Amino acid sequence: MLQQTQVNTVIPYYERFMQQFPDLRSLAQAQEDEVLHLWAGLGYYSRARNLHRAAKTIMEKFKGQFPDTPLALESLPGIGQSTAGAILALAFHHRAPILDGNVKRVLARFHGITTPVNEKSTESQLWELAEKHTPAKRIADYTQAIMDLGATLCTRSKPQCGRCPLMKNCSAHQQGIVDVLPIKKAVRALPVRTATFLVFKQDNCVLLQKRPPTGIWGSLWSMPEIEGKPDFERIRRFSQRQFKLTTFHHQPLESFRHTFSHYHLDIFPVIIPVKKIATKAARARQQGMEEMPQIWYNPHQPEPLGLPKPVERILRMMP
DNA sequence: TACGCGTGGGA
DNA sequence: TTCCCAAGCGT
Repeated sequence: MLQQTQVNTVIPYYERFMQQFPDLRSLAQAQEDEVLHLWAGLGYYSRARNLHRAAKTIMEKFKGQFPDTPLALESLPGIGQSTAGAILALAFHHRAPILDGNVKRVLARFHGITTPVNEKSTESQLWELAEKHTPAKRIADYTQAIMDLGATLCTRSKPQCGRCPLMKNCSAHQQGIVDVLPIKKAVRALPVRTATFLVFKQDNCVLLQKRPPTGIWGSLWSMPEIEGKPDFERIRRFSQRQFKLTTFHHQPLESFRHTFSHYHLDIFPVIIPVKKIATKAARARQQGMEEMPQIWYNPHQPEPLGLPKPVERILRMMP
């Protein structure tokens, strides 16, 4: 949960998750939809699918015994070198380095690294430095300490060098370049995409599709969508072709912007009243798309499924 | 190597 | 409003 996500954001999700899945066995036995339901809103949903798979793998391949070597840990989906290091150090008190965002910043400043930290060569250099600094004794304390140093004193903006125990030996501080480190390669502006979300409404129910396991909102449930702004003629043809639904009018809801890590999505929700439920859903004939499971979802009697934030938002916007 | 992958908070 | 980026990983 903490990968690329701040502690304060994670806490309520963590509490609910641990209440529902207090141990490996309960998580391994859960339905994926149930896991994604508890993850919904947190983002990066591959983490949830990977965690679920990892629990199953530990139960089956590792006979319920949590692995405690870098090789075994990194063989689990969703656990890379840094997460493996954190588990080894914090859970098992084994000597292992980590390199998360906080540690990168601390090391880049302490050693005065002026090359972009998001370049491969610099990253390799930082891993070497992390390895050198990692002590044999009190590894859990050290690991927590260097992360907390980055989170509390050696912050991105307004670092509190005067309170830092490493100030005297900090290269960036000595050179007066703390504020400009770490250097990052410029990222280009996010592209803007537009989509019409089709809210097929029947009584109190809305048609949702399970999305493919890869790509945005993988394995979560969402409305059918059409690229571009609402166009009633396109909506009519799409509804007929994909769902055998005949539509006569539609009611636009207020559009809004949702921003992903790599693009903006301007969403135009459109309510489309439907009289008859299509008993046999038409196959998704779109390119490369398998037949997608569909449900009529009643927001007033919600089921434990993973719904992306904008889908939740649209359901709340419904009259 | 570069990119895909969510969401929310702070500046 | 917009930008940055946060306990990274997989492909």
